[in-house]
This record gives sequence, C-alpha cells and structure tokens, in this order.
Amino acid sequence: MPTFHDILLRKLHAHSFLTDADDAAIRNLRILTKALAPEEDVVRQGDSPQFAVLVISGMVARYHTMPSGQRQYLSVHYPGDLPDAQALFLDVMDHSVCAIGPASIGMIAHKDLLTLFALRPPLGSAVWRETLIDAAIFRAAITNNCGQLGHIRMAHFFCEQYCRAGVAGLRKGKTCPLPLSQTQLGQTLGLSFVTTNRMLQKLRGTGAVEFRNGMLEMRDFDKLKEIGQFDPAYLHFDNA
Amino acid sequence: MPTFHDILLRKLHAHSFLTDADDAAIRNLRILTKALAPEEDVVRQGDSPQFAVLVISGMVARYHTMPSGQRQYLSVHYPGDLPDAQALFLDVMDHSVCAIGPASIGMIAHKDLLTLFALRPPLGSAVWRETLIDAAIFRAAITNNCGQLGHIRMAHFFCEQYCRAGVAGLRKGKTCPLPLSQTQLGQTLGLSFVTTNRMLQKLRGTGAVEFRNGMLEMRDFDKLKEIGQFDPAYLHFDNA
DNA sequence: CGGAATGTTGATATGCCTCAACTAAAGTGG
DNA sequence: CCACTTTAGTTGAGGCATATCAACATTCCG
Repeated sequence: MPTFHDILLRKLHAHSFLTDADDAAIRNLRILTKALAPEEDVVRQGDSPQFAVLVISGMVARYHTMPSGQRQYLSVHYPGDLPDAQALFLDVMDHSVCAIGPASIGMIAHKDLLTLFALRPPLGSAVWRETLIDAAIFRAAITNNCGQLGHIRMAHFFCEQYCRAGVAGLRKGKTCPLPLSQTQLGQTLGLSFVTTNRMLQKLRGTGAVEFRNGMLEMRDFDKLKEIGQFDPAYLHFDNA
Repeated sequence: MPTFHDILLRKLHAHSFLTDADDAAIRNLRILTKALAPEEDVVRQGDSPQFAVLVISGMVARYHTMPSGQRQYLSVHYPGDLPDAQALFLDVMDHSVCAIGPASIGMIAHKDLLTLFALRPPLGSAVWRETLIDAAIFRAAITNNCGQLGHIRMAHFFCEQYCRAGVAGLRKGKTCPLPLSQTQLGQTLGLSFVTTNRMLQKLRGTGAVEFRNGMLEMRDFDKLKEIGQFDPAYLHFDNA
C-alpha cells in the first residue's frame, strides 16, 4: 500500500531526477490527509491558501467561475499532482479547485515546502518543473479548445487523460477512471452538454474509444490520436 | 535610457520584493542582445535552447503550429517578459517563440541563471512567480477563448494587453502599441480573419476601443471591461 | 508605378447552442 | 418493496454565430 509520500515521489520521479537524500526529505514532510465529498471545493477563487494540495486518490479539477455563473474546467488532476502549487508564490487564487467524484488529498503547509526547497533546491526545481508542465497542459488546451471541431477536442482530451492516468498508475488494461459527467466534460471542452453527447456518439461510432459511467476505455489509441491530433510531447514525461 | 537589466528589474519588481543585493546580482548578468526581424522565430517547437530570452523592445509571441500547418498564438510578450523561461526546466520546447513586428531581445545563458538562483534564491522565486503568472494568463485564455462570443474574446484580449502594456511602461495616454495584423489577432482568439474583422467593427461601434495600424486606443476602459468580462486579478500585479 | 499584403464586404454553408421532450438510471420515503 | 423524485443521458427542431468562398478596396513597399 503506497503512502502519500510514495505517491508524490512517483510523480516527481516521472519528470525529475532526485537523490536518495531528496527522497528522504520528502518522506519527512508533514502531510495532513482529508477526504472530499464529490464536487466539494478544496480552495476557491479569491482564497489565499496556506497549504498546498496533493491529490492522493480520486480526481480533482481546477475551474474558473465566469461572471454569468457558468463554469469552465481548466484541468483535471491525478494522484501525485499538486493542483494548486502555484499558490506557493501567487497570493490570491484566480481559480477554484474541487473534487471530481469522491477523492482524498494531502495538505502540506506552504511554510514546510518553502523550508524544504531552501534546504534541498533540487526539490524546489522538481516542483517548479511540475508547475511548468501544468502550464504546458494549459497551452495545449488553448490550442485544442479554440477552433477545433467538437469531436477533435474530445478525442484530444481523452488521449491526454489516458496518458496521464497511465503515468499515475491508474490504467487497468485499456481502461482508466475518468469520473466526469457529460455536462462536466462539456464544461471542460467548451461545448454544451447536448453537443457533448453528440460528439461522444460520433467518437463511439469510430470504434476508437468508449466513455461511460466515469470509465474511459481506449479501443484504438492510434486512431484516436489521429482524430485528436494528439502528440504527447507537451506532457514532458521525460526524466530530465 | 534604461538598460536591459533595468527592464528585467522593472518587471520582477512589479510582482516580487527584491533586495538591493538581488538587484545588484541581476545587474551582473551577462546578456547578449539580438535584433529580430518581424516574424522571425527565436526558438522553435522541438528545440532545446540553452539561453533564456528577455524581451527588450518590441513584442514577442508564443505559438503552436498545428498538424494542419495552422498557427495558434498562445500569448504575447512585452519588454521585461521572459517568454521562454519554462525552457529552464523543460528540455524540449512544446511551442515556438517569434517576434511580432521588429523587436530586440536579450539572451541569458541557462547556466548563468541557474547559478544565480542557487546563489540568490529570491531571484529564483521571482522568476518562478513570473512563470506562474504566465500560467494564469494561459488559464484566462482557455476560459476566454472557449465558448465566449467573438467580440467578447476580443474585448477581453484588448483589456489584458492594455493592462500589461501599462505595466511594461508602453502606454502613452490611452494608447499602446499592439503590432498584430487582424489575421494574427484571429489566430490568437481562435477566429477566422473575416470574423475577426467583423468583431473588430462591432467593438469600434461601441466606442469603447479603437485598434488600427498596430496601435490600441482605449476610449472607455470600463465599458470594454464589461463587454469582455475582464477582471485583472489573474495578472497578479501585486508586489508580494 | 506595379505588385503584394492587409483590410473590407457580401453570400452561402455548417457547426453549435438553445429549447423542448423524453428515456434511463439512481436515490428517497412511505 | 414500490411509487416518486431527481439526475444523467438521449433525441429532434429551429436559430444563430462563425467558417468559407469570392470579390474588391486599401495600404504598404519595392
């Protein structure tokens, strides 16, 4: 049974080289765990959190609340992710973070993290790199969601989630959890839920992918990659 | 006449607190300057640059090249910005950086920057914060460009550029430079150039803004903010 | 002065949104 | 356990925003 320290280390090792001493320092971090109800907010737009969130199980998402009250999901996060690491250096949250389905998180005091980075700079660099990969994912979302047709956006999104779930160790065979409703999927892709439903049927029709009951089944990854014009380079899964 | 060190310091001071010793360390940085022709690429998708780019004059943009060859601009950058700071910790560029109109840049060796950060951690934090603000701008672009109507996207974009040009000291009265063609503006907002032209006329019709010959004139900022649902909080112009 | 790039306008086609109705599944209280 | 309610998913019809195609005007530049 992996501890939450293991989960964090697994993620950092996926893109950064860390020494045993670095690992040991991470294992000494004080982490408070917390269970989240489905849709529960962890941090809200406007807050100034003093703790960083580590996803331990389930999934967590970031979203903007627009003046109209509409919601735009910005990204979804897997165990090992630090979905609000940017709050370490930006005082006021410009977006909210909530659970998608039931989830559990770890909370690490900003103070402890900053002390850790001062003591072991490579850990600071690793978390910095983590925030930079986040930014790369946002850039991909801009390109994907602005101007591509609905089913292409959806294909791209499914490809990304399939890859990231793999890195997080959540894939079983060709299936991974993705506990979004079609409405939420639409709020991620910038589509109405009616159109979301129709685009989903279109993708099902290609035989490349199935998405139902919060599970994503990848039937033909190569085909879906082509439909979604997906190139995983931006995920930066290379151990530097 | 400000030096390129002044330009960088001005930007870092806009969001980070730095001591005189930090400033002095920045002033010792070796910076190679380079003039760029309009549209010239600085770094390309797939490259692994060894230098960080500092915008000194003119403007620089980041963009994705899509498989179809189409271009999606991700962000534009002003003097003082470090538009490819993420390359410090991500080996392969997932996007390109080019000049918009004539521009000049400074090039700082990654090695020198990393040495500087090790010596003076607050400077590392300041540049980290810089990259986090970039990410916040990307998040805003996701929300703005996915699902909002064309003229709203454009109004939001103009508001952002007006604010950022102000921080960069480029505003003269109610006017600031924005040397984009309508085609490029469309490639930023995810609109065809025909629609871009029509949305621009629509905005002109409101009397809130004028955009012509690469100059942006803000005639009624409050009105344009309302049209574009613009809240500058995400720009994080607070001296932490 | 001539050619190229940029901006403008009109007409048509298409993708997506909205409204509306209905089905299926899941949870609730009697 | 079943009727009831609620939520999620599905389908159809109509309208609107934007893409595309095409022509033309304007500005820039050699």
